[in-house]
Amino acid sequence: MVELLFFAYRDFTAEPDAILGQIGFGRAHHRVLHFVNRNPGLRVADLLDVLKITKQSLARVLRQLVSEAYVQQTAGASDRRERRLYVTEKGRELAVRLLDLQTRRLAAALKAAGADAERITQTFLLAVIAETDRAEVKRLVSGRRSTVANSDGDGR
Amino acid sequence: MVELLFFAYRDFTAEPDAILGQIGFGRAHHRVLHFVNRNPGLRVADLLDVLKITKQSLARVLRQLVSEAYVQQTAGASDRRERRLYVTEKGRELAVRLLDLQTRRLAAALKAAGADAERITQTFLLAVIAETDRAEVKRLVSGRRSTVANSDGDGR
DNA sequence: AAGTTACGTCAGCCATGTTGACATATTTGG
DNA sequence: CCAAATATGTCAACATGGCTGACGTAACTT
Repeated sequence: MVELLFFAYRDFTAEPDAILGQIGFGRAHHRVLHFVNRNPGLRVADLLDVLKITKQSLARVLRQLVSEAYVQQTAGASDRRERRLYVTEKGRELAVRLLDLQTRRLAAALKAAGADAERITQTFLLAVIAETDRAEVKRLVSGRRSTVANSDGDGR
Repeated sequence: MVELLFFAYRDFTAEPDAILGQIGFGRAHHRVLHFVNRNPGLRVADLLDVLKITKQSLARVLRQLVSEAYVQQTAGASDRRERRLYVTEKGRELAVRLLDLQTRRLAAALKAAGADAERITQTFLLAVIAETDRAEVKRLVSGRRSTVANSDGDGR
């Protein structure tokens, strides 16, 4: 089981990695693009929370994503220190393309695993996640939510 | 689902990573130690196959594992060019300790996901793995097998 | 004896993580 | 209103673990 998870994760990321490589990006760019795409108006601090990396690491990839026009920043409406992040059309296209590959793979695997596979696998994966993060993840995943999703709210 | 897999994998590796960090090792060492522990007598070439990294990358971590006496090498019985790899007692202890953390986490998650969760999750994960690798993975996981497991056979 | 195989190694590059220190703009609280 | 806290950016330096290319040696095979 331990090994299965290792191999599964490796192959789960392989196709996107290959595409990203062609345009000079890596997995780190993918993660940022993905979460910004899924949660428009995300702030830098939110992203740091989600990815659990340092702002210096994030800055490096974010700078590239912005300078190559995959991601766009605008100052927060109610707090102008914030940089709310949004994907551009170009960014959305890439995000969707990569997400599609992964979604298809997972969908096929769920199909192979039978009728209740989706519910069961979801429960399983959520239970693998550290307890302290589960609430946050639930919000992030199912909600497209509050703290972050509404571009004009004050968040926090 | 895509996100769940990301977070699950991150947390799945977090505890081992923390322990490894304390002794100056990283995830790469873990992977090598793990597969050698599970498949005693593994050859370097087998490991390259499984991990899909270059021999230079492998050499770096393997050298450390050997020099710090976690892994031991002996020339192959029927082909003395081969280096058959085995964990030492020290290596086994570390491998077991790390494996235990991960196994417990997965076991708890399976329990949370219900009765058939194990079978279903296994099927799911296997289906996520690239078709071309599935046979290899199956051998590796369930077998503790032929090509590799018997320390005196000629393999291949 | 020649070629192939299994493995090791040197050298250097790249991506992505880290820490620590400091700058700047903006908001907030006393 | 000013001082402190906050959100973000940035410079510098470093570690890990991938990569390529080139070359060496021992052992097996033909």
